Amino acid sequence: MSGKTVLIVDDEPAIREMIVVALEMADYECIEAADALEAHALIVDRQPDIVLLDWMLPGTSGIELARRLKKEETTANIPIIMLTAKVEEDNKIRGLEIGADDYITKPFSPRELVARLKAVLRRATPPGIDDPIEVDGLTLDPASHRVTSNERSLNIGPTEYRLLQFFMTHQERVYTRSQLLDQVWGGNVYVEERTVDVHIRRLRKALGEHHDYLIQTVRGAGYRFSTQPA
Amino acid sequence: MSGKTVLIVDDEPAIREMIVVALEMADYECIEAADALEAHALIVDRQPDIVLLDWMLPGTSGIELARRLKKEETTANIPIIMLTAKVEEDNKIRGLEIGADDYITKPFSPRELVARLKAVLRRATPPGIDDPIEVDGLTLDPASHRVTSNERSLNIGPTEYRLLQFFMTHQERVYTRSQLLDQVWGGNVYVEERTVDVHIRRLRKALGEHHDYLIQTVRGAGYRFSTQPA
DNA sequence: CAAAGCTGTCACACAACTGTAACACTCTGG
DNA sequence: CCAGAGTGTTACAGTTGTGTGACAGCTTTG
Repeated sequence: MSGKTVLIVDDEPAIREMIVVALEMADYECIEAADALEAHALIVDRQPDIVLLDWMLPGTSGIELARRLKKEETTANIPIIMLTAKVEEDNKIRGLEIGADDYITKPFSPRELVARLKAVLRRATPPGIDDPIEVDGLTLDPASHRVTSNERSLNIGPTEYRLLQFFMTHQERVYTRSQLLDQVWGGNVYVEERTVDVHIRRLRKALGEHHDYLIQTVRGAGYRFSTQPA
Repeated sequence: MSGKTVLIVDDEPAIREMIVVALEMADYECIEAADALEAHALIVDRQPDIVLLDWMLPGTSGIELARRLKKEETTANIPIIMLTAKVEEDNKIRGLEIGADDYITKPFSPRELVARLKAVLRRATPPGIDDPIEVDGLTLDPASHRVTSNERSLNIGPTEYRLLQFFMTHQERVYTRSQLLDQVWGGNVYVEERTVDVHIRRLRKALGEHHDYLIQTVRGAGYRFSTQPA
């Protein structure tokens, strides 16, 4: 449930599968891409917490992709671990130069992979990810896992909490029901889209009339968290 | 609804049909042409988001058409994927040289086709497709799906939103009712042309007197979005 | 093991949006 | 100045999209 999303980019399905098994055991959620283009799409689309990126890729090489990711505003702070087949110090240098956060040489043990990954995730955790978020008297405090509306503590369920957290960290932007299912429920769950509506309803109710205006319906598109009244 | 329009140019109806089936499954809208002339007409008329272009065509060859498209201002940035029957590196080189964005050798699987197509469309997407557009105090922000007139958020319906978005990305140009139906409603819908008038009316109303001058009537031709008063 | 809490679905109520037709108005050319 | 065509405007009925409450299955809590 607390599983971060890991994107695995490698052109060999066997290697991907190996990694997936190792990571899922450690409670990470895995998504896969076979080439740089697919990877880029998934990154934009799913916003993984970290990317495992093979050095050699057909078409656009891994290092090229890494460079591009670090250049783009929206993807710049997604940590990257490079996977390289040979021990080449050069590669290491260049990889780290362009912004990769760590690199692992194949072959590696699952244990090692998980360890490195954890380390990078911990280190790379954006400062203040655990800081409370406050909007117009509504506070969500990840540390204490508590939501308050004008000092009054709210009774809020797990799903509503995650939903609210997602919204408060992604304000002023519309998300479709499908995107919300991906982001809040986790990618590979089969749940009716209308379920989102119900949890939105529950969240609004929990927020009370003081703050339910923050969750806005965008007809035909989805929902939006915004401080500006619709 | 989010389906991009794909123009398929191939002289063999069977192949076209195969592609159409594959793409429609993936929620693309397909239009077809059997030769270069027909293709050119459709491109000008319907402005597809991407063109699948057979290498060999009766009359003007595919490569010739591609070259022409890349030379013309209004069609230069429509991505092209070349379809070629044989694996000839030469063709690949020449194809990419003249501006094709990718090429696929027959036979290909529907999966591959869709994947490539997605990739090209993504790559070709102009940077900042999600950036807000602002004209004289009127702002349309795709990310938040919000339209503001001098800071004031407007209440606008889905169709009016799409209509406005189309206009703001295609300013200073007249569009007939028929073209607007194609572009905003989607090609294969049967709707009365007068319906456009009604939605124009609704859009103008929503914009209010500050900004309704932007939507201009061109008698006998259609409508135009222009910052210069009629 | 019972009680309480959560989740996902459903069915129905309600609101917004859509396309059309009908009528009013405006412009154009003769 | 008078058709007639082209466009503006309104009302309305059908359709679609959302809100809402209830409920049964499950999990957690005590």
